[in-house]
Amino acid sequence: MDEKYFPEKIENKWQQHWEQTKAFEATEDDPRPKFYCLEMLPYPSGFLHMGHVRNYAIGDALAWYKRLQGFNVMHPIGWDSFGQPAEQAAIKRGINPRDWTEENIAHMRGQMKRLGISYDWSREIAAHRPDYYKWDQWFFLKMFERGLAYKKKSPVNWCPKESTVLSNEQSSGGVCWRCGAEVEKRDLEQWFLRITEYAEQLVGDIKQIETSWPEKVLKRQSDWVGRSEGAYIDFAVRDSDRKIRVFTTRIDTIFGATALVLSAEHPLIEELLPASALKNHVMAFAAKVIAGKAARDRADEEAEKEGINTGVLAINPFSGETIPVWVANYVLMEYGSGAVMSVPAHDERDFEFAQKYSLPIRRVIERISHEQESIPHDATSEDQSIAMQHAFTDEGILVNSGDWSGKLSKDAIREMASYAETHGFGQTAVTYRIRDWGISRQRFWGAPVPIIYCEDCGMVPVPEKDLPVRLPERAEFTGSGESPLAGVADFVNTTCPKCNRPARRDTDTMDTFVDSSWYFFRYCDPRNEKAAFDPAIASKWTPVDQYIGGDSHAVMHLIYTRFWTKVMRDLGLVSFDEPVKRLLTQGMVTNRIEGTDEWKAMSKSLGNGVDPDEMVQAFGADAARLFVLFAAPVENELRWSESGIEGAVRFLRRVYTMVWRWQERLSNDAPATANDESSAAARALRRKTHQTIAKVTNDFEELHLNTIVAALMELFNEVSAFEVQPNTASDSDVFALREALESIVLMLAPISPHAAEEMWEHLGHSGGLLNSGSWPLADAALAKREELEIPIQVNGKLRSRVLVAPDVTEEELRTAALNDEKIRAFIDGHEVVKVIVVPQRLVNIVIR
RNA sequence: GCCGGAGUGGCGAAAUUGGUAUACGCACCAGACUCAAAAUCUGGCGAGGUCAAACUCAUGUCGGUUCGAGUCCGACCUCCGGCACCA
Repeated sequence: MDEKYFPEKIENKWQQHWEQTKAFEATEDDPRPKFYCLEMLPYPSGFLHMGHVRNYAIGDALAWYKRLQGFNVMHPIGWDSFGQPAEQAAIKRGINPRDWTEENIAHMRGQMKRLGISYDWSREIAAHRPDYYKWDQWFFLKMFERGLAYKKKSPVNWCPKESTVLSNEQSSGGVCWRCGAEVEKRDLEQWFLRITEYAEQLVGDIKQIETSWPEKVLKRQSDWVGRSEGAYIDFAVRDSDRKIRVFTTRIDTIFGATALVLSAEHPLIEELLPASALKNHVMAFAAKVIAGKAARDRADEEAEKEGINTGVLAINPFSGETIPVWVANYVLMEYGSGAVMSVPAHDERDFEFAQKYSLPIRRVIERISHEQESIPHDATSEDQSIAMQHAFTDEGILVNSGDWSGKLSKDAIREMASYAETHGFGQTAVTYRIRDWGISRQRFWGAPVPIIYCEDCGMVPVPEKDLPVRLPERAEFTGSGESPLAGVADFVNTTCPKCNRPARRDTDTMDTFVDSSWYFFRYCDPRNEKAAFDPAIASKWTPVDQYIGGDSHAVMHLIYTRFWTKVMRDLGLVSFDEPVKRLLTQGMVTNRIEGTDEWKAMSKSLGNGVDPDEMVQAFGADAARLFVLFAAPVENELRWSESGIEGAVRFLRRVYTMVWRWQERLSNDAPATANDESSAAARALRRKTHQTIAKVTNDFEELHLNTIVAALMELFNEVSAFEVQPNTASDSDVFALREALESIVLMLAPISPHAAEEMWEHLGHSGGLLNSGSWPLADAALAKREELEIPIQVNGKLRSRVLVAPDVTEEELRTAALNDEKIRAFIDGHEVVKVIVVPQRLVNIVIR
């Protein structure tokens, strides 16, 4: 009798309906408030995995929720379609990367549609198409004009397996972010984007988003930028007019400096040393360190500290003391000034180094002791013979520091820096760890760098009118390390835009993170042929209201896109600093490795992958999506479970069957309003309905999607327990029931939209949820309880409960508690010391 | 090593400001239906204790604050993630 729940039939029906009615296409002239809901665009590998499904299920839930709330929602999708795998496929199987990519896109688009994700397909974009990468090139030229894109020869991170350069972000930890191969250093001419120019803003603007981005992501970004305040100090060199500049954050420890240490790459080593056997020795040591560095970069363990005394002497500008200059392997040329003052007593690394080479360790900072009445002075800590086990790296109070003794570190840091500044041997400074973004890749499948080299005119940017610089149809994939484009004569050979003589094109392509740094602006105006986007149109949609993706991009994509936005702002294209108002980083989807107890991210190589298509076929897209959202909080790891998804199907089936059973009574002659003679059960159901609406609405705002599903199940359980029959139910019962069921269907729509549409129709509504539906509103009066069950504690232990009216006074509640039979048994014969009454909540009776 | 985050039933997990710990689901057990099974429905399900109750114990460990602690404070243990000589 009951109609069965056939997901396939329902899902096909509504996917067609949505497509035919262009249900999810957003327009700018819609007067309603906008909501830009964005998921990270996928690489078209060919197949969706469950991580994608989770990402899109979350995004789609929010998009639907906002639509039902009356927002004009833009929910676009596209393809991050440049990159290695297409090229690998070309090398291995002789396929054209373009064909491979387009086929993959077609297949994945089908998978997304079968999942019923509510994308606005009219805005679809793909990075590998000339109408997109033209604007990558345009942005590059704008940056080039402003000096934000520049070329330099420098040691770069080289992945030997993939024969290409990687950015610092992509070779974090000394291994390739994609293939895990150990990264080498190579000297190459490379294009860089001056992200360091924006280092301060990348840290400073964090305060604009700190409440709405995960703390974890912001911390990693802030660590990556590595802002550090300190001072440069110049040490004069004895018998020379040269100076050695060091960077320190602890100028207050300068009286404890017992050596200066230069990095092996420091240019002054060569200059300072007179030709001698010692010099040969030092230079040889430096060369050895440089050679060993690349290898050490990828070693897990830190190398043992090694150094050599150069025999050169430097003069401490504060104390006038003469100290030796060393070269050592633990000082980095890339940071600060490539030289440090060594203060063994107050820096762990210097301490370790000093111990190894028996350099003096001089304590100049004392802990501020609370027991100690007087400020410690030089005499008390004169005894340096007390063996130190560790450096004392905290701030404290200065001792043995001449006129500065007795000052607090934090004051001394400020005052000594300004002293150095006024006396011309130093300046306060801020340094950053972040390096410029190397974007040259020796690859075919990317956006060509729009630069031409002319023998007479030098480096000439391609004029804007000549964009895009198109990729050739084919290239030889030699794997030699040189870009495949270099072998395509038609591509390389061109004429100089300035002098019209023969010239050559740059043969590198850009990092694919360039494509993804601004793609969501293109969605706003995806077919614009005159500009990357019309700023007026983009300003209607951006910034992105909600961005959803994995946290693996915390310091790559997400820092690049923040940088890009700031550049676009400076180009006058956008008017804000931060592109994304709110960020959600979803957890991984894991599955058990067969035969073990280990849960690992799904992957082909581990054999623990689950195919979304098979899930949809077996259980339906609605159940798959419901399970994915229900099984864990969005930011947690999600453990795959076949029986979990079966549970999701059961729930949908139960709701569906219930709607079917009641549809005739509900859609034909359901009463329009509740009447006053509602049964207690009907009132209870209405109460639960309105409580659930309030909870679900709040949970959507806070992105607690798993508890939304739980709340809907709870409400449905009450509906199931509501013992009335379609043919005998009173009007007021029917009203309560219809209200509950319609609320469930509406609130289920963001999670399992096909089933919700179908049930909405069965409930007597035509035209689909988006037209006739709207998000239910909670009525606080109806949600209020008629009776409260108040727990009564004796000495903090639960002993009884009493039923009272919700408007009970404190005094009444207190009396009710003390007169409760069970409670009397506990308190008889004891002295009641205190009665704590928490209104509406609980009573605690303290006895002795 | 440093910096984050997290430890709650057999499992995924819930729990406004400190106020009924274990909602919801999975698994499991029992019953109904069935010749039988599956599906479905009903009930049970932290541990100890009891015929049943009462009661006792329980949110990683130990301590503290409080009338009252999963939640706050201190110390420790374990796991996960990030960074790795950044001066």
